[in-house]
Amino acid sequence: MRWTQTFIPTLKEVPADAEVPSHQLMLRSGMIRQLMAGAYTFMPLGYRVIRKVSEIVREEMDRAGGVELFMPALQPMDLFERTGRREAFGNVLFNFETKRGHFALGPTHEEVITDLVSREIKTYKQLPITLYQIQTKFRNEERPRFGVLRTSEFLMKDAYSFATSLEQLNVQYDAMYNAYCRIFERCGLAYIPVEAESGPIGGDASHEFMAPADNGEDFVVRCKDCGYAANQERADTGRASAVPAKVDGAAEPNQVDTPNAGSIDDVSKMLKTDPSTFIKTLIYVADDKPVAVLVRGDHEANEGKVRRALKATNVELADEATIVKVTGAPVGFAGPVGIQCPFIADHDVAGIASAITGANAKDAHLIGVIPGTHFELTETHDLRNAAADDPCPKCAAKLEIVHGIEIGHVFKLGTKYSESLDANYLDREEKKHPIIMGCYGIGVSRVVASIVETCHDENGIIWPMNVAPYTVALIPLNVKDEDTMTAATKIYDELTAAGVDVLMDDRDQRPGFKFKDADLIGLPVRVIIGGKGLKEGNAEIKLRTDAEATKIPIGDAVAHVRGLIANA
RNA sequence: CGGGGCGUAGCUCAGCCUGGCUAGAGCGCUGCGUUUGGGACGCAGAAGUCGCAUGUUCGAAUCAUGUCGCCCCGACCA
Repeated sequence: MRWTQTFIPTLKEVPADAEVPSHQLMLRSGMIRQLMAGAYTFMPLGYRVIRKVSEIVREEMDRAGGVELFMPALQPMDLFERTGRREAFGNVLFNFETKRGHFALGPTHEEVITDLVSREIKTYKQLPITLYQIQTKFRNEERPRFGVLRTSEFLMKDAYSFATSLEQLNVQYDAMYNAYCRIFERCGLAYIPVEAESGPIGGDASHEFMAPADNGEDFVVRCKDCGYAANQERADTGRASAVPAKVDGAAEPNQVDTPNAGSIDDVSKMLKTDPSTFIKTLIYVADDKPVAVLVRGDHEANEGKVRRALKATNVELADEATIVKVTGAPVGFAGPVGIQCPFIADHDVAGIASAITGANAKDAHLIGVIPGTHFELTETHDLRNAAADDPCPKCAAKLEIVHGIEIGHVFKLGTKYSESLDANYLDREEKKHPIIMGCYGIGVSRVVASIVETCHDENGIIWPMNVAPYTVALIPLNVKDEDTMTAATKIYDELTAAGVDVLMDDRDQRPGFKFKDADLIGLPVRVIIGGKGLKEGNAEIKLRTDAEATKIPIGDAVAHVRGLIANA
């Protein structure tokens, strides 16, 4: 492609609306333009990357036994009613009514594919099967952000597996998991597979693939020693239960006035103490019964862990009325001493020798509360989010926390959708069973943004070879010089004939201008033709990551470039 | 949906606090000429309902109220 024949509007200055690197660079390099919040046009350069990533995804899905199809984005609302996801999605689901009925724009396709399978799959002989598509998804994000990393409309590869047994499902799941690893590797994207909040089947039923990035919205907990990695929501800690001995003859706690200081922050400032000496008392409602959850003041309670510790099916933070009823005080002054409901405590609560807690009275806290002495403590649980330096649950080395962008998710669904949508098969004995499903997603547009987010320097993008919009930037220094253009065009034609994607910058601009743009759009190989080099009979060739170009005789330039590509 | 910020030329921004000439700069764009190894230079030019509405005022880009849009933090995110 010749630059003057395509449409790559680069920007010299950073647009004011863009904050994160991928957003800035994708705008500046002319890859994307915004239509409105959360909706972007992929410009020719950006769309080429989308296509390259999509093609890698297709190849690996096919290799893993997937079969591609294409489903409607326009879906009947009725399907979401039947699976109960109309309510689960809530406002995230774009939906609208017309004379013909009530429709949704697909946020994902479990409903549509399960409905399809319920009609077409009848016997165990048709299973197992894995179907996938690459399609636009619609989610009415409350707050789209970070350019193309989080949008209301985005491109996703979604795959669904159907099986007759957990063994079959596990084979399909592993095939997808391995395919995902290959996809991200081929895309040149660093990734961490992490254990994610598990689904209805439990165990290792869900993994997320995270691209480590400073601007990632997710937190990954990982162990550098043994490789354990999990989403912070999910991560266990290797801490042990510790029950403190009762202290005989301990002084009673002192009640102190803390007017209008209902948060740990306020109180710790007022009393000039560290939040780690506080016991945070959160009132939850677990299966309709109030229960207090105690964690150290500088820790965050984890709802999933609370649910599991209580063996409850549903856990949520209590409303204000419940809190007043249980503590006798407004929100912010709860404490374990004298509270009118059961409570459970995190392991680290036991380690506080003398704690500050709410006094269960308005504008008052207790100091000098000794766990196990001033309130009963016979067992402790893992109830909080893992934090840096916690012991690894597998090997006890220190955990670290890194930010990540979720780029893929594999999930053992079980029979949730097949049951609600009647997707069954008949076994050998003609007995009917719900089909066992898995689902597997990759955010294709988010993968593209993640690559930019992680592969750039101060001058621009640094494309990995396999996903670069073009592989070679061919720069004739002076398009008005006949010798230069003759030599450049020859190389352009030969590379193109060899199947190499070349972008020739044939704009009538000064060299410096073109070099800046070449760095910005970040093609992996740069070939410069003209000037002193051409007089010596050389082309100057360098990788985007090289500091200096190598002089190669013009006649060997094409072979040299092909060698660079082959060895990448 | 709560909190904060910003809307002035295609882009980046100044002017607004303290209302007053014909609304500015740099970059970009058009034409001509010179130039050609890291975002050139000269000359000439085009381009703005100052987001929108209402109000205050003799007079509003500037003050007030409302509204829309965008960005950031938080809540939310099968």
